Amino acid sequence: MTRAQIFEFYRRLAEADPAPETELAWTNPYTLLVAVALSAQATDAGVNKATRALFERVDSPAAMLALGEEGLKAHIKTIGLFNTKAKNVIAAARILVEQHGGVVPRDRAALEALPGVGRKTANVVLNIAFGEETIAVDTHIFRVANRTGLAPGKDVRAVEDRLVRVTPAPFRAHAHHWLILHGRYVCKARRPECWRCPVADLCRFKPKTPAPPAAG
DNA sequence: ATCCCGAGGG
DNA sequence: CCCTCTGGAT
Repeated sequence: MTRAQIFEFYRRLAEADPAPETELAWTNPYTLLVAVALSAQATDAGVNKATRALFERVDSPAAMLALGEEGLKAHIKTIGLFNTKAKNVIAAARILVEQHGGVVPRDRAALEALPGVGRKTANVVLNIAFGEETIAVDTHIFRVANRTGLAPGKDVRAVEDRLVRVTPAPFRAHAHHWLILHGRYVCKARRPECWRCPVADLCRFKPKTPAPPAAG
């Protein structure tokens, strides 16, 4: 591909909706925040299924308070950690109504002060809902960055900063999505499949069982 | 049977 | 640092 074609390729990817069923979550800062906060230890399909009906009725902190904790639990029973998540989402809705006029604040400290919202969720909301130049370092990115030596260290802030510095614009977001997928499907937490890793020769991580299974 | 995963608490 | 929460994946 020519350079112009590569730009066009990524431009189209950026404009495409990767998950039509979560359209509301992507365009509404509040439902986006809730969807991301619910996503830990749950499959994407599970969160999509559980939140589709929820977000048809509940698309604001005030509506979430009206639904109530038991009502919310009924929607998210099928995803992991629903008890803790329901409690946190209701408590966060109360703070949003009482302290932020019922809207999601464009402010890192205010976001991270919400129950159930940590650095990763705050970074996703700041980037997707508000266009801030943040990246969300999830466990996949963190693991790949550490194993390879691309961005070693246990300090998430330092890993974020280094990844931003070593990844060239304008495809920074694409590169980080690639890290997530690579960590999920190749550089896995359990049984990493180094034999089919495209950057194994550049990587310092040498697990004890780097060979493929005997039969497929 | 054990690990995953993000946030929070001890 | 350690641990807990949970359904799903392995």
